[in-house]
This record gives sequence, C-alpha cells and structure tokens, in this order.
Amino acid sequence: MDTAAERIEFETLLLARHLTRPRRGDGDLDASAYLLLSRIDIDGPLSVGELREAFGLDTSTLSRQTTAMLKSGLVHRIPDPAGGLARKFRITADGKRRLDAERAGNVRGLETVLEGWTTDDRDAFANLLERFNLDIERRAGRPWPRPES
Amino acid sequence: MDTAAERIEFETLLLARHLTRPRRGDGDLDASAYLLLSRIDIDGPLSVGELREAFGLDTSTLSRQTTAMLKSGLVHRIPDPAGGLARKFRITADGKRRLDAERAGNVRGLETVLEGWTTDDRDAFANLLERFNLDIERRAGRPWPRPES
DNA sequence: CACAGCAGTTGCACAATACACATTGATTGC
DNA sequence: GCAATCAATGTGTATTGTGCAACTGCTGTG
Repeated sequence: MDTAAERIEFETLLLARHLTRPRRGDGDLDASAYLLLSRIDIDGPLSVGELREAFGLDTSTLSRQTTAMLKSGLVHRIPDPAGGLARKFRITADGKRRLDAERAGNVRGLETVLEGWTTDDRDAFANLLERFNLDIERRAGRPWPRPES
Repeated sequence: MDTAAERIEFETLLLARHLTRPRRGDGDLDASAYLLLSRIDIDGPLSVGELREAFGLDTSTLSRQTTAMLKSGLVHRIPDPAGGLARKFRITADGKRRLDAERAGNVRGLETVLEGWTTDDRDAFANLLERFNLDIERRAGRPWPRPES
C-alpha cells in the first residue's frame, strides 16, 4: 500500500498547503492579480469571459478582480481588436514591470528551497511538474498556454 | 530566462489552482477535515494547540474545524494521556474508514491523470515532490511527518 | 422600432479565516 | 485551601474570496 500514486496524492495534499498558505503580502500583487496578469501576459488581451473560461471562476469574481486590476493600473480596457462586443484587458507597461518583479521575488524564494538541488534534479522536477499539469489540464479539458519555451 | 526555477515557479502556480479548485464535494469529507484527519491518523491524537502548530492556522479556526469533525463523528475528544490540561482528538474507527475511502477516491482520480506514466516516472515524481515539500518544510521550520515508509 | 441574446455588473449569501475577547480548568504562593 | 494566574480552548465579529441570481447595457434582427 505504498504506490507512487499514493505518495503523490499525499505530497500534493501538503504542497497545496505550502503553495496557498504563504501568500501573505509578499509583493504588491495579490494572488489573483498575479495569476490573471501572468495569463494575460502570455496570451495577450483577454475578456472577462475568456478569463472565466481559462480559470473556471465565476464571471462575477473575474469582473471584480479585473476591476481591481484596472484601478491599480495593472491593465487597461481595450475594445476587442477583432471587432467583438466584449472589452479586453491588456497588460500595461507598469503591470508588466510589477509582474516581472513579483515573479523574480518568487523565483528568489524558490531558489532558497532548491538550494541543495543539482541542475539535473531541478530540470527533472520542472519537466515532471509540467507534464503533471498538462495531464491534469488535458483531463479537465482546460489547457493552459506555456510561455514560448 | 528559462531556468528550471522559473519553470518550477510557473508550474507550481498552476498546480496550486488545480489542487485547490476541484475540491468540490468529491467525497463526504471537506478539505479541512481530510487534511486534519490525515495528520491525526499519522501522528496519533493531537490537541488544538498542536494542530495550530502543525498547520499554522489560528486556534479559533482549528477549534471550529475540530468541533465540526467531532459532530460528524470523525474524531472523539480524549484527555491528554500525558496528564496535560489540553484535550486531544483521536480518530474514530468511522473516521479512519472514511479517511481511507476519501484517499482511495483521490488516488483513483490521480491514476487517471497518471495514465500514460511509466512506473519510473511516477516514482521519480513522487521522490522529487517529497523532497520539494521537505525542503519547504525545513525552510519554514515546520516539518511534517510522513507515513511510515 | 421592439425584442432576443449575450457580456458584464451588482446585490446578496456563504465559507474559511484571523483577531480580540471570554471561558474554563489546573497550578501555585501564601 | 483559596485567590491569582496562566495555559488551552471557545465565541463574537470582521474580512476576503467566491458563487448564484437578478439586473444593465449593448448589438444585431425581424
């Protein structure tokens, strides 16, 4: 009774705590803004509806979160370039700067966790994590774009 | 600009969503009960204060969550065997049964995600995940016991 | 023009959590 | 042996993130 799947189930349970708990005002971006902005940065301008589709959150939630991002200057609202009815949110220069800063801070923290890891172990972990996520997304029918790698 | 740490940062961000979002009444245990029960199952009876230490949550939160578990028959309250003042929560036979059922359900779901994975990949992922968690816990000074492995 | 349909917004409700204060039960100085 | 105290827990209230449902506003169609 100690299959890899059981171990993975256990470890992902713990990881979920580690990943969600420490989000305590690290940077100036709250968790939702960081995630949304990261997606918009990769994908280009997105509407509330597209964000809803991407995140599986309610449109009302996304509406509030995007409004907050708008007020805080992370994005601006633009008409759909394709002529559609929806407005889209495009990342601002300031938003991009703050996103990159936030990410750099996260990566710095991660580096201290990975201190004793060899390059091979890091690469292997990154690869397996990516594959795991892709398989979850495939199973959920909600694929997530990766940065051009 | 594509270090392993950056990729891991990105993927853990996504994983956090995948891990927390789908907790939608899968089984009869809510997320907190599953987590607490899992810890109590491994560690043996724990008090509210010990759970607070373990999870980094407020005692008030733990007090409510343990009360709910008590009412739902997952644990019972026992005096501290060491004679201390605190009461401890011990898992009940029913709680153990329901915990195992919940875990089995989770593992089944995980199996479908891991469908195309070789045994070696699964083992490697489990090992790296465990190491990652241990390093996070070490860094946070809050180690988590593993099941006797 | 009136209306059907859709994207977005706003009004509630609820769950998880934290903070501050109340309660309870054991310990100890006198 | 009792009052002061303290440690562990519980309760009241606020905040935050979220969902559902009802509403708004806009667009294209008859």
